[in-house]
Amino acid sequence: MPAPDIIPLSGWPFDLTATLQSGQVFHWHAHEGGWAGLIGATPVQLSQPTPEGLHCSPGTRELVMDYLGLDHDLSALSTTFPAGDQPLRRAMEWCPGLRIIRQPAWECLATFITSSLKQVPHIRQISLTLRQRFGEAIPSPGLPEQWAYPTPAALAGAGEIALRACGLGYRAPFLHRTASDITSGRFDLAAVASLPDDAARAALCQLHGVGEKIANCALLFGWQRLAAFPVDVWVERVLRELYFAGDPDIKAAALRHFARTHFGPAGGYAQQFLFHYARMSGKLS
DNA sequence: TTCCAGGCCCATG
DNA sequence: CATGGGCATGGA
Repeated sequence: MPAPDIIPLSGWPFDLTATLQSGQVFHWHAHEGGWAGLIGATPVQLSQPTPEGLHCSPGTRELVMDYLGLDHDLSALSTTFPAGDQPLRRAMEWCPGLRIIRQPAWECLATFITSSLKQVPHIRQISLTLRQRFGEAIPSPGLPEQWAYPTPAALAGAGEIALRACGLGYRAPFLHRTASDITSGRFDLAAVASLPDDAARAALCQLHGVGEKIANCALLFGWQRLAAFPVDVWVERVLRELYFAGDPDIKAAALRHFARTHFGPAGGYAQQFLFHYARMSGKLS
């Protein structure tokens, strides 16, 4: 195997494993002490032998740095967080090395459509099955075979029944209708990039199977809208416990309003720190 | 067996 | 506009 490219890290910490395991992407697998996966259709191996050094496949340096959000200036972004927010400070200190990954928009949107009311391991399984059955095989020398995420046309052509057979359950018609609407031109996915956050969210919510939460995940991870703040069951739990412990009857709508207005222009990052802390730290009840 | 999972749709009030 | 039931599937 050729020598990897090396990406030196300095300043704010970066944690490759935490970032790939923080519920943003679902197709990376452990391989020889590091990780193997695809960035779009490019096979990549990643490892972080020391906190200061990230290794990637030869020739993928720029691609990897962009994908992993290594240009995000966390020390600057964190200054936009609410002053005196102790729960957020605690979550950030527990795992400061998270980054918001720059995902291909369709892959991200489609994956989160399949995520509703599912646990992370099952989202991974659904993603893998969809890729194997309907995605382009990507030759990956020295690696087990990998498949790109299927295009909208491939999923539209597959049909709802075939999608249901991938374990999608009631989400099968959601994914199929969305893929069909994009393939037919009834929905212009590329146009979302030029819309302001609120208009982009409203547009995405027109899609079948896309509500506020999934739209926010797609905006944050697929369109780099760092203010988007997805509220799932974990984030709702952490907000209730760490911000509203004295108000056990606070309604979900009030929590979502708090999330939208409290965390500021980099709220998506705040959300990711809180989500990871809630799931992985074991410090919530 | 029951409960829960990175929710959404749709019918009611 | 807010609320609640139903929903496919699989793991704990």
